Amino acid sequence: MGTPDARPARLDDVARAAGVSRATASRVLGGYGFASADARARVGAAAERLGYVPDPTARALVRGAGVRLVVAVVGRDDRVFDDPYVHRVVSAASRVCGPQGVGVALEWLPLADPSGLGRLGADRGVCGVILVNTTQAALDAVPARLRGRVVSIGRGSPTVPSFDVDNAAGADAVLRHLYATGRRRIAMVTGPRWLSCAERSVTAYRDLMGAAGAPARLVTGDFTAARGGTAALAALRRWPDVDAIYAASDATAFGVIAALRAHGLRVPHDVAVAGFDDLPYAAVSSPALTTATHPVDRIAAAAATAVLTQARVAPTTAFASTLVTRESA
Amino acid sequence: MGTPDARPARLDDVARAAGVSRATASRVLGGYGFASADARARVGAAAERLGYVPDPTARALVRGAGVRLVVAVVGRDDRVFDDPYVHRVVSAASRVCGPQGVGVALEWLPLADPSGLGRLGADRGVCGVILVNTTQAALDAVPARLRGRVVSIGRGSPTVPSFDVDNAAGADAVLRHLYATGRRRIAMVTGPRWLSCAERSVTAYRDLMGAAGAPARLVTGDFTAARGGTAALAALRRWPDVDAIYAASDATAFGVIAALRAHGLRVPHDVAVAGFDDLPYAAVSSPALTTATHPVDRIAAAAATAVLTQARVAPTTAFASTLVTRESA
DNA sequence: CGCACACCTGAGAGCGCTTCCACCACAAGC
DNA sequence: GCTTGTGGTGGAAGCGCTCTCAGGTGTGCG
Repeated sequence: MGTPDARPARLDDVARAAGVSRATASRVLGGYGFASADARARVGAAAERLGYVPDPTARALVRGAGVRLVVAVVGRDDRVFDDPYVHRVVSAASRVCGPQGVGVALEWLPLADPSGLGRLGADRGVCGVILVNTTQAALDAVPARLRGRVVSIGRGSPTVPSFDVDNAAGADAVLRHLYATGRRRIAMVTGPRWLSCAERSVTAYRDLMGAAGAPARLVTGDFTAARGGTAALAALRRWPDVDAIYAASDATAFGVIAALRAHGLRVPHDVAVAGFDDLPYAAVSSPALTTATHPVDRIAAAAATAVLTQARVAPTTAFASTLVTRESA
Repeated sequence: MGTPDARPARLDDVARAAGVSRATASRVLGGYGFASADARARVGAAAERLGYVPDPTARALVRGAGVRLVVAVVGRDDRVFDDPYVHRVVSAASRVCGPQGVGVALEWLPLADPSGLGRLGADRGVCGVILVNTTQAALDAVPARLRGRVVSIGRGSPTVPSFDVDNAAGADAVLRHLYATGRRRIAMVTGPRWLSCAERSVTAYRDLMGAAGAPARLVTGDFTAARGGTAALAALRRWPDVDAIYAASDATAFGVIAALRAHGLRVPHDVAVAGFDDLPYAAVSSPALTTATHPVDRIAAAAATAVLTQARVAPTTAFASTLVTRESA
């Protein structure tokens, strides 16, 4: 701060100032092996005084660790970079990686050919991967070197632990709410059909509609607002009497609402709309969106921690989703 | 992909396969110094065949470069991590950093004490910093080692080049539109008053109101939706006859619209609302938001490129802002 | 023919750190 | 006495790369 700080302190400087060898200083600072109380105190004081910060690059090099955590998102095009859901994953990951001196990189894996993961395997800068919206093909493309350093938010595999929200329960809660408020002709705008998490919501929807003796009114979406709008219009054309639309993501729901309004329909008076994700905007949109929580922040933090600590984690970790009732349904 | 890939190829492997020394291989791959056409071809082929990816860690170590670009956001609390504006900066930076093997880290600099930048100066892992929403105090805290590796999106300084949107022009365009559509009692919800970019919008607002002989109706906001809501209510209380509210950010505008609706007012019928930023949601919100563009993506990409290439850049680069007319005003 | 000057190459010295290994002092046990 | 430990320490070998430096081979020119 005030100090000119011409050259940042190195381990040598600390060791010399403390009157010990580099090896001892490294042991003290790294917290492994033996060290006398005296040495510990002297090294600690010297490091403090010199404002020593270990060089994460050198440390990573010798440890063969890598210094970059990749958030790899499978999708049709690189607009995945703009997905608010992905943003939340990235910022949560940054929160846990920052203090460890690990940077985060955002990578797009084309849906048609997710083999880019193989390339990441050759990049020694990569210390781990968090897969988002992954497919079986992407899971299969995980290179050997990265085994145990890849986790998935969503679908998992025997070698890739999964951290996921309980889609079925969330969808169920939303649909029951719709039903409880008198809606009977409920259509659903799904997520991309290649996503297992999207399919789980669909299954929950089918089950509930089936139990109520109602037909399934399904339109395929892709989690984006734009597609949500066209899907809503398609639904209206096929089933003019729908009184509720369940969107598989909040972004989709926003598109649905905009389309409904453009069509002269009032939300929730004529058609109720509910989403899934509980994005920050859901609370301030007009009307405020009824949705189910998706604790991506906690999920991503857990995923990043698992990768960084290399701790053994359960093959599947589920996070609860709860209903948030607002104005739109 | 298919190959077992037990051990990623090193430079040694490439050199040996090509029948040259490590030095020559490095020169060819690095593209500096002399190399015969023959050597170039052999090394290139060997690297290709072995799937060689240089270790960014080792490269950074020897170059003393660092392998992490920090997006440092000044703010009151660490909710800056959730700011959609910051997200756009991060993803745009990731886009240019990824291919260079550089990771992105998100850092929060407390408004009250932005000296954390000093600590970053000691961290040799950091190859550069993009400051967001910065203050003079933060600018002053830039450590010597980072000089020339720090750029700012917003306010700059003699040692920190600035990449910024033309706030004044954007604000002016929005306000003129409001005026042109018959609004005369226009209130403004500002950004945080400590931000120079926020102040520039305020100046543009004052100028235009002054020229029209209208009083300035200012309420302080902080770019968040929540604060936008309370600010709108405060404005309504002080000037019950306002017929338009100009919000200094889209997020603020969303809060304003929600509050207005809760208050029984119709947008834009009773009160027109316009924002600034043109977030993705602005197009799908209800009503769709009239706003001015803020090309953060291009700005952040330019900033990241400047840091990475270490090219000399102009002290100030301005990006144009244009009006986007939708439903809310 | 000799000398300068190109172009090209490989040996090797690190970048800053971790960690293996040898070593030392001392205490306890046969 | 000698061994066997046990807590503590420093020397030194690398991690994979870049880049300087000392050559080596050719070409042009006096």
